[in-house]
Amino acid sequence: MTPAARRDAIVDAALAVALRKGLGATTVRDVAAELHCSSGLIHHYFTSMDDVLAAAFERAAGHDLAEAEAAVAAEDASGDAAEHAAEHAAGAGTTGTTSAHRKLGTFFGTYTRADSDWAYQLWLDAWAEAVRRPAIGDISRQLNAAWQQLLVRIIREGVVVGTFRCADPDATAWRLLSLIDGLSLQAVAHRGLVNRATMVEWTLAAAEDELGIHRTALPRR
Amino acid sequence: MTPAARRDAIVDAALAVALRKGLGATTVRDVAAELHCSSGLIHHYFTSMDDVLAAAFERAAGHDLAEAEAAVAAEDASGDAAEHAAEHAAGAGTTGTTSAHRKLGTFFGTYTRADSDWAYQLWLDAWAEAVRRPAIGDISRQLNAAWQQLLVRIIREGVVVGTFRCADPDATAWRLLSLIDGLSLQAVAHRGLVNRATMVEWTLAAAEDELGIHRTALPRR
DNA sequence: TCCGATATTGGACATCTGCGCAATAGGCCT
DNA sequence: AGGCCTATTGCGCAGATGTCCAATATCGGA
Repeated sequence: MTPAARRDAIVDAALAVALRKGLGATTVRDVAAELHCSSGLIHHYFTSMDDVLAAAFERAAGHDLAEAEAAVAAEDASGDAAEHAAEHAAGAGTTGTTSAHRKLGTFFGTYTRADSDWAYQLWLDAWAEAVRRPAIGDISRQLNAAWQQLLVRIIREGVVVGTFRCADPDATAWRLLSLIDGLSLQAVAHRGLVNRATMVEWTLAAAEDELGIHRTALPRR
Repeated sequence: MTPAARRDAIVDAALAVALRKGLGATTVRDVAAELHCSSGLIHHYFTSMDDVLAAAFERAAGHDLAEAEAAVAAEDASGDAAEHAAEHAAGAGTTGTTSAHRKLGTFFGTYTRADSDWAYQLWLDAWAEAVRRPAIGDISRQLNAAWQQLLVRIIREGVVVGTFRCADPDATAWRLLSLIDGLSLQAVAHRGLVNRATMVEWTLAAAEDELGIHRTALPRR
């Protein structure tokens, strides 16, 4: 097994354990057992356990982000030329489902995918540790900003095409993401205080209000 | 030293350590050292370490909640009878600043008081630890629900008087609190990504939209 | 003054943690 | 085949953690 592949395998194993037990509760021996290897091997590729955990968190969160970016980009390919023409012709005030609508729906679909409870727990751990562990804090900050920028791009596109109305996409993006984060937080930390389905519905409604489109304009699944 | 005082002293010491090292990283020996006593003494007053941490978190967060409830209740006393009569006479659609407006302003004022960074950091720790430590999870859930209920009461009062328009106060309260939590999270965990002043402004604006009152209707400080 | 209750001590215990090290295995180049 | 580099092993060490317990200190009331 090549060194690079081995490193990847270790990070994969660490991630698998972290998703099951939480980032802070993942130990060297856990990862070794998951990989069916000795604990010494992990230290042969990583100088410290913190490095392993940071890499695992980065992979998990980075993977979700890349997935979301790919899914949103895929909407461009799926939209046929005729529809694009229609969007431009209709101009501002159009009420039909456009590429921007679908992109936004896709975005929220992947962002609120935290049904796999521990995936969001990973973020909770990261946020709590951000101040005390610079390595985690940097990754967390960077990824959070990237998610926000992705949302900003979608909003801007909708505004340019004329289907969205939004004075400050940057601010709107922060508000929407914060709303989701706050709601998810309740759903994950206090199981059952807030229903997950209504959580998604509230988010979509908030987005529709922020972007000046009518309620139920965004695609529900 | 009387048993009650000792318990208090232990909780105080635990809180002091937790603010410095984080709730999850606070150990029995840390607390004992802070108190200049033996580790056994802590277990003489608390059955488990989780109970100590839960009590410490409850003291910090519970204090803020009680303060908010008192501040909101104080608005009733400060409001003179003449104003109350005016509110009733004006009925629905009134645009003046009423008791409900001021209560809401007070509520947000105390809830977003998290400038004292550590207070909110404690919440982050609690949310992250909620799943692993049942005692902390229970307290956190209970306090969060209490904050939400306080906000619900304020909204309901405003609706009854006719100054607020809100179809579902329970849902509105969850949305507003989640927005604040999500924004505060960014402010505390990723220092500087979101400005705190604009954060408060966004929250007030969201509340005004949710309650069907015009922008800048709520008191700014 | 003595006694009993209890506050308080200090350390033992079992378990877990990250980490390092000497020994082994395995494969690639000469 | 031989030799060498390195991946891999398995164990041991030192420290930390929660919990418990027997021994001691302290103090109030009879």
